Amino acid sequence: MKKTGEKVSNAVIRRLPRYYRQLTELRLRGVVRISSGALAKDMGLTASQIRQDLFCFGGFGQQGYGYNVEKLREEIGAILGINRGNTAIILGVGNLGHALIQNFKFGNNGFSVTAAFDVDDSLVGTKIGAVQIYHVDELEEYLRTYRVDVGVLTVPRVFAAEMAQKLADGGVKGIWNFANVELKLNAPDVIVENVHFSDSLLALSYMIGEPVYDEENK
Amino acid sequence: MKKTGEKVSNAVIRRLPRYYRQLTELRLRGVVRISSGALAKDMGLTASQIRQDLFCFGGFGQQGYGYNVEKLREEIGAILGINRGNTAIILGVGNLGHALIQNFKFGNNGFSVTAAFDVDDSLVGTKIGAVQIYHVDELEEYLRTYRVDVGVLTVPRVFAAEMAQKLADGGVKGIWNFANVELKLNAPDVIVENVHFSDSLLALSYMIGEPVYDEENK
DNA sequence: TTTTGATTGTTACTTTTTTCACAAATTCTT
DNA sequence: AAGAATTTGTGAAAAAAGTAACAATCAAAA
Repeated sequence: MKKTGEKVSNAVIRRLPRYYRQLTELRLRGVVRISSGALAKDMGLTASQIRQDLFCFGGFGQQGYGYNVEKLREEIGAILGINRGNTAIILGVGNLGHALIQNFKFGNNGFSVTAAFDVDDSLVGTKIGAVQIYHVDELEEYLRTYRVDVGVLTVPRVFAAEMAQKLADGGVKGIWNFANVELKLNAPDVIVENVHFSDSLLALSYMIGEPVYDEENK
Repeated sequence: MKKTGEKVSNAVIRRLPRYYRQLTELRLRGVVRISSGALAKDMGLTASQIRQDLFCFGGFGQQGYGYNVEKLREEIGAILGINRGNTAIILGVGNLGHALIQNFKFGNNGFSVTAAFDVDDSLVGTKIGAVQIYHVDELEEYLRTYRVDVGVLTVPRVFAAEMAQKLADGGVKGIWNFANVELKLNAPDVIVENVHFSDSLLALSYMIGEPVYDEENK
């Protein structure tokens, strides 16, 4: 449908990380090559869709052979920006912020966490792993000094809008928003990616209430 | 396009929780009525889309007036299953499981958490808030004894598949999956709702890498 | 009470997304 | 080495989702 240059649809973008994840899994299992059909079966998609998706970025496969797992994984990783050396900072070292710093593998996704911020004086000055915790008052100065690609918003919802605007003003490219708030930023080119637990659980609530719900339809 | 009985598309289902959230917000601000146009503007959608979405479930508005915020919120809440008295149990009381029990407002989404399970003997027998922690060995017995609608999967990825199958065998209707694994269950009518942090962050990574990315297109 | 203005419910249309189909290319088998 | 079996890349068709348009209806104003 389209080659390089044309805009890639959101639906495709959302599938790319899944491909990457599946290919990582396959590589781990020592699988060297895979066909669109086999991959489709693994992931509950159609072969056609996978080929069409990959076609957006050019041909990575070989007719009669399929796709080389390692190579395709590399390609998709590059498309996703894994090798771009992205940096992230955490805003709000509460339960969730703490859990993310400690357990989430930012590195696997091409990000390094360079700092965290909170208002709690008992946290400020301490470290979680290698991540230094600063006071939120130091945020603006930090953003002037270092390049930060993504701000991770794990503050209570009342502070979300204010913090988000500070991140945007400070020049971040994206905000990973865990605060259950619809952010309306005054910054058109900052991308907001929402992780709304509530929305997810409510969607599940709806689906388990339906007498028959085709689970492939997701 | 369709009335009661016909299947509601996934796209619509994903918007319902957002409507519910926005209406809750509006109610909090004391707004009594709202038009599809105003709601659309608030949410970055089109009025047409909102009316079309609501039309799936029947007419909740009034011509020349708009929608009553309180009533529409109630209706959507009911559609989502907020009043169904859903129960959930937590599998895995690590950092994330702990954070969810302690901070996530299950009640606001119509769920009550009735138990948590872990393998760590230092946790078993203790409580987080009102939630009792049991040993995972007791899971099957628990599922035989109590009705559990949703299992929340916050175990390490290696245990995810096994635990998910136990939940499914135990008769849960849905699994809220935080383990970064594609679950392939042997249970066609169990709904799996994935919360893949990695996928979300990688999608953001892609989008901040694109020179121009229309952020409305989400 | 009548008129004007606003806004929904609903059908029709447009755009986007997914699926289908098949030639071209490659591997595998004999 | 030749033929059979795969499997991709890619354009076209089908399906789904989103947008537009407008008659019907109600509220508010005159």
